[in-house]
Amino acid sequence: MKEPMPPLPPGPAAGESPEHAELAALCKALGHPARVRIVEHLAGVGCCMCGCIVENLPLAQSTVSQHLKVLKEAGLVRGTLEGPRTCYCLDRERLARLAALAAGLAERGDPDLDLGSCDEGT
Amino acid sequence: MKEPMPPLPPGPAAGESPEHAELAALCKALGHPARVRIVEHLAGVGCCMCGCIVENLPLAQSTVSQHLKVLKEAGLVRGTLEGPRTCYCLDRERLARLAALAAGLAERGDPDLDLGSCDEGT
DNA sequence: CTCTTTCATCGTTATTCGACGATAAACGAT
DNA sequence: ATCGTTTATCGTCGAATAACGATGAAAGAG
Repeated sequence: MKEPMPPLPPGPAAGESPEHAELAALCKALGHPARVRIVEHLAGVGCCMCGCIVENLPLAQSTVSQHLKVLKEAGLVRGTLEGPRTCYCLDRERLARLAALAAGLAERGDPDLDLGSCDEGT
Repeated sequence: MKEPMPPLPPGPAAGESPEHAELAALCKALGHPARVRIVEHLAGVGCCMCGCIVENLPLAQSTVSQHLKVLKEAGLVRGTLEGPRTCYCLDRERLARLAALAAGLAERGDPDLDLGSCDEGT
């Protein structure tokens, strides 16, 4: 295990939860077509080095490196130094975490409310 | 010499797929804590008007309106005019779509590749 | 009609992002 | 030690973002 995974405030109308930041950070990292492209490539290939990714995108090497840095900082990608090159691997757990957070948000509360609660709130 | 193009035949994502843009757009919309906050609020409450959201955030009304516009353009939220006010509802389908796209990406390919494919290629 | 409420839009400013070229660092091979 | 290869980082520039206050439009109340 890695973290104690503290109690999820079950309150639907709770004011604060660190998940805001986590989900936002993950989404922000994936909020660019080039980065989605990189992640997709890594998902198919398993892992590869930076040059391999550069060849698959219409971007300069420095730009790709920038994007990889963003993905790495979000934890979506891991970089392993291998001599002069760096092997980039997708962190599927992190990506699954993003999916889980989004799915959890989509299912929170009652879909019932989605249609008729506009009147209240006087 | 370099590997011209790693095998990506089995996936629908050899070079281009509109899913890139869709996932990136959805993520970009959620890539801001305030927007995650709004979506979470809507998920709990079902739907409510703009003022209700403003009261829950430390932001000016115009800023919240901007964020709502972004969410609306991404399809994550629907706005219904109700006289002078606007009722905002979360589109759970869209949010689920985001989750599904992320999950699909996380499960694409073989996790087997994630550990040992860095050596080959010499 | 006038007034109030509610929200969207406009204009502004500061910050961040995305992209590039150029440069430097790390390593293997010669 | 010197190359060649591969990456990361720096500096820069234009564009987009985020935030705000102020203004304006739509609908109901008086």
